[in-house]
Amino acid sequence: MEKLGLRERKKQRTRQALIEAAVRLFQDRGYDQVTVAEIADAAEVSPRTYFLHFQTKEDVLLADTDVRVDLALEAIAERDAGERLPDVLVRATDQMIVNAWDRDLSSGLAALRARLAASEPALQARLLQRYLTAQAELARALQRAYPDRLDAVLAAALVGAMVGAVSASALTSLQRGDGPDEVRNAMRQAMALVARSIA
Amino acid sequence: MEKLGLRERKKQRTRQALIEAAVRLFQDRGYDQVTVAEIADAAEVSPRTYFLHFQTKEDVLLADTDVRVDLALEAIAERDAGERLPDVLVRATDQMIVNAWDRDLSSGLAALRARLAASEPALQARLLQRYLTAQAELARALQRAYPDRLDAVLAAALVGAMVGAVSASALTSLQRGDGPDEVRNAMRQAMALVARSIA
DNA sequence: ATGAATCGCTACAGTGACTGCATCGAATGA
DNA sequence: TCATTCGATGCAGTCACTGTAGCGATTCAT
Repeated sequence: MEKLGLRERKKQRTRQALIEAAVRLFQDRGYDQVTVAEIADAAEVSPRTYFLHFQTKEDVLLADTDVRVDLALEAIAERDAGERLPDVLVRATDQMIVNAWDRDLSSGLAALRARLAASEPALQARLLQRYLTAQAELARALQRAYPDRLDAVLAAALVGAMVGAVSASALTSLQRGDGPDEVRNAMRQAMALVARSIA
Repeated sequence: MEKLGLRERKKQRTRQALIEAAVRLFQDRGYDQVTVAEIADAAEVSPRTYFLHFQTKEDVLLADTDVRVDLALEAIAERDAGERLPDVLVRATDQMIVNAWDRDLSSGLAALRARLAASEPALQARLLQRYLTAQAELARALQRAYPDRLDAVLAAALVGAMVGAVSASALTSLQRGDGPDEVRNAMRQAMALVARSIA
């Protein structure tokens, strides 16, 4: 399945080295005490190369989060014929929660992000921007799935409520020092809360 | 009431000149085609002075939005003894919607922001960050108002759902070219939608 | 009214994120 | 084997943003 050529494998290795270097440096010294040049140095590439892999300094901490959105979009696309709107939204949201647990919560990456974002406005901002982009995509997909029940604004409101509730509760849970499982439970409770409002 | 000294009045005039220069330049040429130096030039102050009034290039477009949050916080503080949680949240949210209409929607400022933010990630990000800060404050206030019914995470979920739904629907409405009144109606509908889920 | 303290503004020098461009050399494909 | 592709590099440049020192106009105390 993974038919990657040598060139592509090298590229991924560089990317991974950058991510690991960044996470390590950020953990040790905090976000704004680390320059992109230092990250590149630690990964043994040139500073210019960093920006071939990531658009901004913040992005290295948000690598691979797009995958989550794709999962949710798939969940919407693969709905059963008669499946109810709330059920589809819950299924899509739960996909994202499960993936978040797998990739970011259990490894402590989510906690690191939350900690750094709390003290770094630029990082916080970039993180939220990802959410909004994701929201817009989800809202569009949801509206296409239920064109007779939803217009664009209502779809945006539903998705906005869902993502807003889940992410705010996750952030609050992380900030009070909860462990991965507690955070996930908080997210699921928020999801259920919003799901009720749709029915 | 307005006992402002000469010095303070001059300061406000400078601030206002910066805001107006920025809005005009952004309208004419788009966000990233305008430098802070040019804004300062147009307002006839030094570039350094710009940063005495605004923390970032984006902030000049978000001036005075904190007032809205304060209104909502007041609304929570001034609740009646027996007032229900959903009613308080709706009242607080409506305060923000009304103020948004008064200050930003009717003047077209909100539309400008939405247009610029659509093409400028940094601006979009900063805007969202404001929302999150506001959310956190509101959630804390709400939890203090109903300490027996809400814990921190649930309060965050409620406020997150409300702010998420209202702002997402407003943005979508703005993006499809709706006028001020339509945008406000979209926000109110989203608010009502979320309010139902609490009861 | 006068001297002192405050404070908004300015100039200057610097840091660091990010970009465009020309180039090199290793991988790839014919 | 030769040509093409493409990830990585160096370099020069732009621009957001900051620290610092100083100027001059308001404000305040006497």
